[in-house]
Amino acid sequence: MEGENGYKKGLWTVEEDIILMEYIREHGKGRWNRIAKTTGLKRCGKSCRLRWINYLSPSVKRGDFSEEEDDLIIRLHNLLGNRWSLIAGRVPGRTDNQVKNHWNTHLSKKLGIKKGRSKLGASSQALPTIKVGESLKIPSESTSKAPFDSTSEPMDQKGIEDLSQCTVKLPSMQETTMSTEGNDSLLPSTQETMMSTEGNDSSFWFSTVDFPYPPSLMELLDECSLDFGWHGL
DNA sequence: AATGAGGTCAACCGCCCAGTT
DNA sequence: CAACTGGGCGGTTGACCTCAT
Repeated sequence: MEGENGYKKGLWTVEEDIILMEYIREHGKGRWNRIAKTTGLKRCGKSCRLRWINYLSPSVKRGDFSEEEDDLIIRLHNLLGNRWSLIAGRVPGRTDNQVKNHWNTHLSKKLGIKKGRSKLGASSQALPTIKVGESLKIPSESTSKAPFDSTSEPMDQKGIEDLSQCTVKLPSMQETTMSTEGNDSLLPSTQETMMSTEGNDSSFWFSTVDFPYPPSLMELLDECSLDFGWHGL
């Protein structure tokens, strides 16, 4: 069960979860590699981080994916390809791992998509034709390089930044202008907002309240009239 | 009841990147 | 500038579960 480096592998026990949660409650997130040293937990930093992000974090929503979430994921996957972290960042309460698993086990089947290795995922053959003020322009040199390739101009990020400038009127909500901070978190995700309270003892154990479903995302995709290729849909 | 197949999903792995020293 | 460290990502694995036989 223990690796060469003395770290344990495999499923986490309740005791390990408690140790990890106690550590995070006291010290906050980050410095994952210190957890093993300070708590004696026989888990590597990466494992701790993953366990927290994918399972223990109060912001993680459990249970089945709703139709709305499915639809959102399908749309985002069409736009972003297998950029699970980006997709998950826009599906409140869901982690990249959850989204990835759900796609691989349910949605790809549902859509009849064969598993591929491309980061473009389902949209690899026909890139989305974006009509948002020519925002999402595919680099001309991208013929041999995937346009989403991290080594090239992050076209998706640029595109999303442009997308994020869309001002959408939301039903029963105030007019919302999406903007970015210019960092990796392109849109302010609910998850991040919620996580921002972590480390504060008084608000640490907030419940996994129902997320105000972000109609902004669905509406955004609709409003911006993205001409997705719905392969086989 | 036993068991084999297939599905699900938590966790791991390897790679990459950014920040720090 | 190189080396090191922390953290993030996507792909893959394998333990566990369910169901049909």
